[in-house]
This record gives sequence, C-alpha cells and structure tokens, in this order.
Amino acid sequence: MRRILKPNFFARTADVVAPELLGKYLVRAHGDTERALMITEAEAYDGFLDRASHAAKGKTKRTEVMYGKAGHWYVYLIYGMYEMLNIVTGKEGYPSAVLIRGVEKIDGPGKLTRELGVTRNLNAKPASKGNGLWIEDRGIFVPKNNIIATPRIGVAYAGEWAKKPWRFIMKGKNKRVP
DNA sequence: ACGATGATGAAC
DNA sequence: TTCATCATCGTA
Repeated sequence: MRRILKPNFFARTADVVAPELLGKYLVRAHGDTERALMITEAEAYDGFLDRASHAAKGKTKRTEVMYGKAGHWYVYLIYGMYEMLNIVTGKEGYPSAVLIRGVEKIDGPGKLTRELGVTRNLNAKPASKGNGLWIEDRGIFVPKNNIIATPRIGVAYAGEWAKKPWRFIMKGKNKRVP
C-alpha cells in the first residue's frame, strides 16, 4: 500500500493534520532515486489568532502561501541559515501549516532540510512527484497512545498560545522530549 | 551559554 | 534605511 497524500488530506486544521502525519513518509526524489523517511515529529500552526504562527502578523509576501491551497509547501529561512519545511493545511483563505520537525534518523527541522536538499525554491509549490518532494501513506497506523503532544518549540513569545500542545512526537522516535 | 548569518517586518 | 527579531544548530 502506497498512496500519495492529496490536497484533501491537508485541507483540515493544522492541529488535526499534524498528528496524522506521524507514520507517513516524506519522500525526496534526487535524480532517478528516491529517499523515503517516516515522519516522527510535526508541529501545528493554525489560524489567524495563533500568536506563534507567522500568519498572526497578517498576510505578507512571505506568509501569503499559508493562506493558499492546502498541500503546497511553505519553506522559509530562519536564523539566516536553516530552511524550515511546512505543508500548508486548512481551507483556502484560512492560514495554517504543519512544520515537519523530524523524520526517522534526522531529528530536527533544520537538519532534515539540509540533508534532503530542501530550499525555498520549493516554496509555494504543490507536494507532488513533479516537484520532487511529496508525502506518502505507506499503510502504517500509529495508535494514539504512541503519540505524545507537547507545547511547541521556540515560541515562548506567543503568550497563551505557546502553551497549546501542538507539537506531536512518535513515542520512542525522538530525543527531545521535555 | 553563545555565536553564526540573512531575511523579514516594523519603525523611522 | 536602519533595527530588532527569529518555528535552529553546533561548539563550548
């Protein structure tokens, strides 16, 4: 069983999509080969009011893609050196996205983009084979009691929103558990 | 504990 | 145009 996730999978709020991404496979095509890595950690950024989300500042050139169609990539540069990979979620016009923070063997959002060669030139492109980066369901079911929800990382400035348990980790697959 | 390193958004 | 900030990571 191997099914490429389509926009309809992503067209729900980020806090719903994020835990469901655990156990799915991030697939990167390089040349004629593919590398598939199971997603083990993901974080939700959802809606107009989430102060941890870039969309809290409104629609700008950078965040425009978060308001766009679900199933597109949102890739941005942080701290001058790390690309962050997000998948846009939610209905069109509603800003939300899921940050892919970890995959098997690569723990950390900046490390995985570096290792997979993911940069901003994928920004606003659909997650598809044609663009060389997509997500597959390979039939793995992750029971709910194997998922840990914690507050998000690096968003202490977000007040009450920093407390939301919108970081999802597969049990036993990640080092940084608070 | 801290510096690297550059885009972003807001203030001036 | 300047400035503070930033969804991080490696080294100390």
